[in-house]
Amino acid sequence: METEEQRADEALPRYRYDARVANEIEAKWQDRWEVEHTFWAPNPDGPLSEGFDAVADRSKLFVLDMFPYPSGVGLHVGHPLGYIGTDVYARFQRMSGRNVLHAMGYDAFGLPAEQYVVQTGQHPRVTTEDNVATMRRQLRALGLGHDPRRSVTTTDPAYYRWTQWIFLQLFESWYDEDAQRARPIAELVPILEADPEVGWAGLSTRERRELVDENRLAYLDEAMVNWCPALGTVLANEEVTAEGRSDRGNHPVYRRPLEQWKLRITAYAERLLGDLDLLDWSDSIKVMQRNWIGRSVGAEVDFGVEGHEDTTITVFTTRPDTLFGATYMVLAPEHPLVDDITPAEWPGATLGEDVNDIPPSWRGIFGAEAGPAEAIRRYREFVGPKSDLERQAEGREKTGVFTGAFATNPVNDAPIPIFVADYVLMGYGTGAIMAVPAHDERDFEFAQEFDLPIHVVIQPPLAWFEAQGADPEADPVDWPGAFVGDGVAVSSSNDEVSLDALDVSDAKARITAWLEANELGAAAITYKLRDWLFSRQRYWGEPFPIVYDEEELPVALPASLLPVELPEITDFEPEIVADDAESVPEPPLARADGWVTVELDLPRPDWAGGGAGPKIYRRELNTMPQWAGSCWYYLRYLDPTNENEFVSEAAERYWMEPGPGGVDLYVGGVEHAVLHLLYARFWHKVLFDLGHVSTPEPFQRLYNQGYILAGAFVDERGSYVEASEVVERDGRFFHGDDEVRRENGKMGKSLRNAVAPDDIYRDYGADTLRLYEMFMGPLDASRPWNTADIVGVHRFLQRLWRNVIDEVTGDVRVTPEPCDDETRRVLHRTIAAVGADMGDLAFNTAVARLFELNNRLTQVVAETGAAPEEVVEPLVLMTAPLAPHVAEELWERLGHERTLAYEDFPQADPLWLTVENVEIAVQLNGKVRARLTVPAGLDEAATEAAARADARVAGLLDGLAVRKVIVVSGRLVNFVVG
RNA sequence: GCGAGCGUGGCGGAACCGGCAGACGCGCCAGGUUUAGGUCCUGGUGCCCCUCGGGGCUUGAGGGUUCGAAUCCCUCCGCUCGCACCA
Repeated sequence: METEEQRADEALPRYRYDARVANEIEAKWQDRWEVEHTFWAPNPDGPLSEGFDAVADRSKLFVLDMFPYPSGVGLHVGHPLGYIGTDVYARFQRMSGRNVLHAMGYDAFGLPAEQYVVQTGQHPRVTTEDNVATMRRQLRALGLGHDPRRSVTTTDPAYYRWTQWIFLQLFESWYDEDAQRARPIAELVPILEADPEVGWAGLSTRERRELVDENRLAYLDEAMVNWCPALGTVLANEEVTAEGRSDRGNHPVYRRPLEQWKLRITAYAERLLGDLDLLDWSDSIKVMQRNWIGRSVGAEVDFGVEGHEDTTITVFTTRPDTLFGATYMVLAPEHPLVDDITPAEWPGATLGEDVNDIPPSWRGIFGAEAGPAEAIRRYREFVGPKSDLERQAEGREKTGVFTGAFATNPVNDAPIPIFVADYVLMGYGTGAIMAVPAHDERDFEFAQEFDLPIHVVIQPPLAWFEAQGADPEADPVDWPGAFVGDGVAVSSSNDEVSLDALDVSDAKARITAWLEANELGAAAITYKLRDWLFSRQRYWGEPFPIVYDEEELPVALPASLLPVELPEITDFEPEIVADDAESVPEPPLARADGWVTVELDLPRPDWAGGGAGPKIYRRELNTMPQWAGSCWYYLRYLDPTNENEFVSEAAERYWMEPGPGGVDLYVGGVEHAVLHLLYARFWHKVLFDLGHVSTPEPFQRLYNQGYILAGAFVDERGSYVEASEVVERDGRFFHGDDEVRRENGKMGKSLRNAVAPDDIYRDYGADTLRLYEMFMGPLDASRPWNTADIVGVHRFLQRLWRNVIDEVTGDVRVTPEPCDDETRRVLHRTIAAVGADMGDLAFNTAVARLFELNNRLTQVVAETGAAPEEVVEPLVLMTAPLAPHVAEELWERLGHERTLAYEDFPQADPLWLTVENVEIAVQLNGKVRARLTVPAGLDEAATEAAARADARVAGLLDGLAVRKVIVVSGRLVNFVVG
């Protein structure tokens, strides 16, 4: 970069807008905005209400970014893309008369900080604070107009106190299915008391507590975790390799059941699905959420089990119309009824006297002469430790074992063999299916593998056989696959009901009605969505506000005891325990001496035995997942210093209403399309049901910004080389002497193609970086970074500056003289277009319009020697949201004392939006043959007449029969000739 | 495999509701300023023909609807993302 000496040597103009001038201006204005509280957004009352009177007549606008995890490695230019976008939008709206809230916080709990501790021994709080400070500095250099008073950090006890408080709201409520909303636990007890089936009066205190606990929105349940004894820690799915070993160290990982907190998000499945219709989100995100929730409509059907009169197995199916075609049943390996129904011996009577008459494959992949129980035990051992990842890696090869038991099909009393197989998942539906191999792809494959019968109950159309290349007369065993399409039911009748000749939807309705009438089943809806596993065996997360009493039942701490602060521990190293399948995971908090147990005098409701007096309690040792803090941070921005409430009602109503979603614009990456957005919506709905927030949804408009991509270079060994060291020669790329191959990928550390914002500030300034990122392409598209392109936007700022400031003297050179009419028209067209584009987040085209206006202004300056104020001032104001520092500087030099942040965004004068003449196209049969200029506003007849009157057009039409004329006023005339 | 989205000059991209394709920027070409290069300024620049008048072609490929298609419909090809035994 150039120095003062070079500048002097080369005699560059002293006052040219370059990196040095830009950096001076940027530092100056960032300081002034801070000192003058420029971006403080006033609340209607309370501690943050200073200045509200001045904006009381404005309507509010809440602009939100997905807040970052403050990692230690620093930003690259891809990170702030969305933040710049929201800042431009917020600044534009502020100039358009809105009271804009825009703030930034930090999502600072989580795994990386904890792993860093293990490497360095530094407390995660220290590294987290360092990282937050670094990130604040880097973001400040971008000139983002945030209200600094509202910045929250999820690891701050004053913040996570309220995360814990919200958890207590979940713990202290239940979901009323009839009312379809959450209600306080206190309202559940009278209902249980009044229900004769519950027999409340006869229950012990412990039984009552257990019954209530089962109904809470936050409840304890056994869940599978990835436990790695060698590392002494539980791992996330992403940390487990396809081979079922730890990513770090390659140690064995065991799937173990562990008592875990879960949140009852499934109760909200229907509302989370339905309320998507209220939101201005992209269809693709809505589709992803809908798929994740995974609603399926069908029926539950009860099957009897031969020899077990008291046992029924309930299956879920979306195809009850194929019930007559069920030829076997499958239970998930973990299904609780498997052990009950498994006989001691392989059945002889039904399939022959000899064990060997049972097909060997039915006895399991490891064989088991000893009997079905042993075969199932071996199969479970084979299936048990596998993670979901492994199951995927194995593909879809079907495995399973015959249980030796038979179910009875309720429609025809036919006995069908019951298998266990891992293609049936315990977590979905009832964990059991009726298998209809003729009409289900997976059942068909399994039936082929195990030689099970295939009964056709939906007649495939001939076209299907033709498309499949199959013989319509063939045995279905020889079909290439199952027929899953629509068709007419066949072979589906008993004495009471017949589905034959009905189409699929009529058959579903009829059989479901019959099942309901005979109490053999019922219509049912299931969801893929599971309850949210909310415990983590980690240190660096929010502690639960929960203790356990002598009965090992959970007791909520009262809100007055919040926050439950993370205890100091000295040793963050996970404890290595025996490297075997039996050892039990223990969270790091177990090592917090003096914290694990606590003496408290906790109140207790009468139904749970009344006041217990001072007692020793054991604390919950798990912590909350990283998602917890990010579920509600947007609400804390509204009232960040409130010590009595998580947010005051007045602040919440002011910024969130009218809804249905309160945040007017939420910008972030698609990677949070499902989990974060679903979890946050869920918490918001619980808070809504309990009356703590006033809108049913948190985020009205969601916008996903794209990624910044960049060239990445791979050497012949297949590893990435530092992209900044690669040079291009004749269209080939070299790293040193080695030729390397170019790829395009997301900018980041792993592809070694990160570009540091500091380098761009140094060479061009922050305004240039902002403008470039907004100009590269539409905000929602991913686009490749190209440092060479930056000069284009830098030149724009330089020309804008030069049009106002004399580069040699530094004097302002504007004139109060009016500009010419054509320039004025360009100005007003630009104002109209830029305003519309900014409202639509179409910043790339807004920038292009500003370029055009500035190019026009450059011409005017060249011709007249001075820039008309009439053009310069609106141009500076329109540039301000995009490049605020240089705009503020020019505004000040133009003689304005106050920041332009609250100046009115220019308004187009309709008078100057009209044009006198327009050029229209004249087409023959749709092809442009001539252009001509006509007065604007001509009607169709006059336009046609004008076209015909044109000598050139007349020549074209000469001797041709015009069959039809299409005229679009102000655009074109199309002669259809024969 | 299923679902969603996207294919426009050498490059990033623009084009409202079906109405002049290629705005704006980079790059490139020519000229000016400069001792030179760079910076900066001015002009040109989709491709192919051309007798310099103009003509032809062009939005992944092919087909269709229409007076008219980058835009709507169908088939195919390519790329990106999401889900992945969900009964």
